[in-house]
Amino acid sequence: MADKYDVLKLENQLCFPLYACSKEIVRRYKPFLDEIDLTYTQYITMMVLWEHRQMNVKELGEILYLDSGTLTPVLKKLEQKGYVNRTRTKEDERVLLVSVTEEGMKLRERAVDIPAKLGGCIGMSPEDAEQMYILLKKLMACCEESE
Amino acid sequence: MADKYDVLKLENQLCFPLYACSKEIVRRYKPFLDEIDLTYTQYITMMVLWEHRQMNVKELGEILYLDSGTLTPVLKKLEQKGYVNRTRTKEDERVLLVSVTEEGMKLRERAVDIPAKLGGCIGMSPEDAEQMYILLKKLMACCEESE
DNA sequence: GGAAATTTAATTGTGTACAATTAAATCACG
DNA sequence: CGTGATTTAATTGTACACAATTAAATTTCC
Repeated sequence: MADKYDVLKLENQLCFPLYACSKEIVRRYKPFLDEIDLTYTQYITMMVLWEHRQMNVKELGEILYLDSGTLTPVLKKLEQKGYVNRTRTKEDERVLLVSVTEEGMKLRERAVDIPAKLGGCIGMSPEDAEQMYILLKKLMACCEESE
Repeated sequence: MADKYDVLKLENQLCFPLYACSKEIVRRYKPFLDEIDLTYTQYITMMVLWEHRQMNVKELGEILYLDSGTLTPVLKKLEQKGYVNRTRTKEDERVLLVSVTEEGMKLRERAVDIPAKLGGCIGMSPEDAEQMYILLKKLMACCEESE
């Protein structure tokens, strides 16, 4: 029954479940992120900034796998909400330094229970989650090394 | 060294590698999809249509996890390229039936080697890919059952 | 020291995603 | 039979995502 077009079936692809799953999880975040008025992209950006306090756009992009075309509007929005400051460095005027404000650090307090809330509503076993994490890292490494 | 904010680190999230990996894989498709002038979304839509020949927007959306807000412009674009026809059904004028054209089926021939090309440039072991697939299905099921 | 190359972020343009609303068609049910 | 509820796709509005280009600052290298 197999024919040469079987490889083009959605069910035989790894990429599609990955793509669908990613969107689905982000969708699950929405109700909780709505409570603190952040989008998912704004949220992961704040996660990096909460941890590092200060970072330039290039570094942020490398960590988040996003380019300035995506980050510039996100960062302007976060600045507008009062969570970050955007300033050029003295040493190199090209570099834009993004730093968390007082207000931004307060937001962290309201975000700290989101991961648990999400864990509660997704409910994958810790073993499976661990396995998945390892495989995703592996796949990501595969992708990057063949660059 | 652990503090209560550790849960908010990017590295402790499952969702972020999922999100980043998904985007990275789609990015890897781009050069090959460019050759047949399809975007990734257009490609997965065509995959469903190649297999089923004909399908309405609602069914397509259920398979692809996309709503009409996303599908309508994608399908109009595919129609414009000559790969699909869009017609209302006689029995129920609300339902839009999307069917592949001759031209659309010809495109399948040009797409058939894309999965192999991608496999070549990503190079995850079949065992890992299989394991990943199982876990993604599981995670997707978790998401949906807690709906 | 200065022109060419490089780096950095912003801008532009196209294409998703998705929530919310709209509008038309169909269905349900009193 | 007819009206209110439901279903279906399209539309509207907001927010990514990313390739390609631009512009300014810095570095390289002669």
